[in-house]
Amino acid sequence: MVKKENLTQKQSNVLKTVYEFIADNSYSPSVRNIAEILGFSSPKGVSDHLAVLEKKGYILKNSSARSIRLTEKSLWHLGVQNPSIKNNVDYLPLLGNIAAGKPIFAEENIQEYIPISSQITGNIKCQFLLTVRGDSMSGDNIIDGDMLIVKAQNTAENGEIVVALIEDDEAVVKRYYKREDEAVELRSSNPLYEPIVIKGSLWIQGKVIAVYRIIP
Amino acid sequence: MVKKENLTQKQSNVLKTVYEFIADNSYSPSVRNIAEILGFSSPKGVSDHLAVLEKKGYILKNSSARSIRLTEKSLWHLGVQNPSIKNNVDYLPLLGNIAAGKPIFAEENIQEYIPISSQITGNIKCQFLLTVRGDSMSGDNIIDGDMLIVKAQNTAENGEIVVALIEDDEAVVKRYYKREDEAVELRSSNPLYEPIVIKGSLWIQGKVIAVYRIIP
DNA sequence: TAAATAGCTATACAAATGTATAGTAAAATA
DNA sequence: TATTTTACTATACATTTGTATAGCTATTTA
Repeated sequence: MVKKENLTQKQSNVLKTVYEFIADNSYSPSVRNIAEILGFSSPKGVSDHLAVLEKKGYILKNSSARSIRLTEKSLWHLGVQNPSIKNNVDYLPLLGNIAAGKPIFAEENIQEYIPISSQITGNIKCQFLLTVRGDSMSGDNIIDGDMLIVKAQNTAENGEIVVALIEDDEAVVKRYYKREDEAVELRSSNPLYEPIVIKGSLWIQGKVIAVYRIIP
Repeated sequence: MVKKENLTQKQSNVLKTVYEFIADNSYSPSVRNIAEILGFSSPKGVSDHLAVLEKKGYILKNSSARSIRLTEKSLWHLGVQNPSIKNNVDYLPLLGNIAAGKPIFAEENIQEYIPISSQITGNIKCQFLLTVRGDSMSGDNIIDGDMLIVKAQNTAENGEIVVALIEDDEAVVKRYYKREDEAVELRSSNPLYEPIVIKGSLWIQGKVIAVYRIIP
């Protein structure tokens, strides 16, 4: 699930107002435009909000007038496309070290947003990118440094390649098999690695749908 | 033919400056921004030009600051795309069976155009897509069905993975090595395949820069 | 040839604009 | 519980900004 808690409801409202103004007018609102729309009687309230939004990485501003630009992060937050871009790409967050306990989409996990052709994503939301560490899936020709496109979901079918969190460990990429005794086996495709058998807590984060690799 | 006679050269320059500023900054230039770029010492010169451009239907303005919008007419005049549509994809042709003799980009070779993020292509033109057939490059974890992003070029450095045409055969994907006797070795990365040694005609078509695979 | 238009410079100014100061109140956090 | 953060109001102010006034020259049009 996409975490929106990084912004308060009010901050999110201001961001949404900026988005809608740009979508309608193709240029940025002034501080006082936003204040009027939201019913503020002072420009300072908006100015403060914008400063917070900039600090949190949701907008970019120049010192000049009407120069607010939305970042990919803000578009992700609002769940919309760039108002001025007829989108044939979706921006997927590249997640860093996913560790148990933290929400998977926590801000500190998001390294950057990378545009992926919507022909690949199918415009399905809740997908993310993950960089492979190690060679445990080399039997599936997935190697260290590969980027995975993962569809976020918390269930899996037998044999699917999934991203999962186990106990206090970081995220692992493995093939999922549910045994008859209800335990789950996470199998590496590199025979040098033993299957991981989990009887307790296992959090499936998503299913790998594509692999992308830049040849060095 | 696009009629440009409706604008003078100077007016066209101003329009182009507006276009480029918006393309670079995602917000409109101020009158003084344009004046500085064009080397005017007074804002009035630009202001007059913008008034003419608006009267002639090339731009739209609001009374507020930085609210210039380009019309379709101006985009057509400049021969460009909407500047707010940052081209974040390139459409690369997916080539079918590349055979010797035919031009590689011949229309009958192009199966479809697939949008690839410009973050991957780097906006470098002359790239194409190729679907891998066979397992001869499995040592590089490139397997049957993988899609390759190939940069079209007709030279290669030792060790690079290239797409090449040999004699009357179809295109092959191999690692390129030039020997001291000037012969060229095309090596598979699957040890089951012998290197191909070429002393005669070899047409290098491009260099593989990325791999993309959809997990079945 | 005269008048109009194009293409500027130089200066001025009012309105638009972002932000600062100062303060209040509620909610969240430590 | 004390402190910080959030979320504003009200006013003020320095810049930014678009445009106006006045004037100039070169080119085009009638």
